[in-house]
Amino acid sequence: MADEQDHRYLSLRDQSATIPLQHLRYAVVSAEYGSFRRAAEALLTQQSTLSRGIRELEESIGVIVFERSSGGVCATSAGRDFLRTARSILEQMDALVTYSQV
Amino acid sequence: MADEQDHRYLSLRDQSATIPLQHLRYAVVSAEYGSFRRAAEALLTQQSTLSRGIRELEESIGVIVFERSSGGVCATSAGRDFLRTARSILEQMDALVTYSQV
DNA sequence: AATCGTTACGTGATGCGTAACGATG
DNA sequence: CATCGTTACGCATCACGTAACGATT
Repeated sequence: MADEQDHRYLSLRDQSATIPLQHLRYAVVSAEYGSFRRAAEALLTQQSTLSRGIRELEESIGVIVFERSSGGVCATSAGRDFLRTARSILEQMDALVTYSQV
Repeated sequence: MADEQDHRYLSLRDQSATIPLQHLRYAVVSAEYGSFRRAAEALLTQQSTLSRGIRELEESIGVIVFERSSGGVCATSAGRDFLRTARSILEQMDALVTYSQV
């Protein structure tokens, strides 16, 4: 019960886990603001929700994306790589929804 | 109540709707198999679940992705464009989860 | 002591499975 | 008439909001 990783994202059996896109957005916006609280405001949600979301995200990929402090958050170097792909995914998803087709 | 579109995917207020990645996978695999039933089998889920998922997906983007028939399904031309981006998104997500970083 | 992030807890929403139905070759 | 897709219904799960807590400057 210590370092156990609960597989929250394994919706399908063994064929590729997925991270909720909302969690990706949480991370991207948090990086932009350097703050969970600000990001939560911007996304019209609760900071507890955002905090949990990012925690789950980090557990699922086994990478710490943000360095926490009382002054806010800052992306780690591994986190920066993660965020680049996350942005790309979100952009493609936006295109998919907005234009119906690329 | 006729041609109303229920905004199932608008999880955030107005800042970009998202399509559950699972629904993207439903569509991609269905296209590969040419059949909802087969795709559901392959994805270890129910064909009713898959059918609903794709229906919701199509309503959310306002595009019919599949042509249904008693013999199975076939992607429309608009659907093919959609599926190309969907595959790309899923690939990037897999990379994100598998390698933790790109 | 004020601000920021974390955690606990209860509830409302919703996605899913079971099952019945419709349609088409 | 057999096979495939659709729809109805009920339930279990889970994500969220409220609220209390810990820590750092």
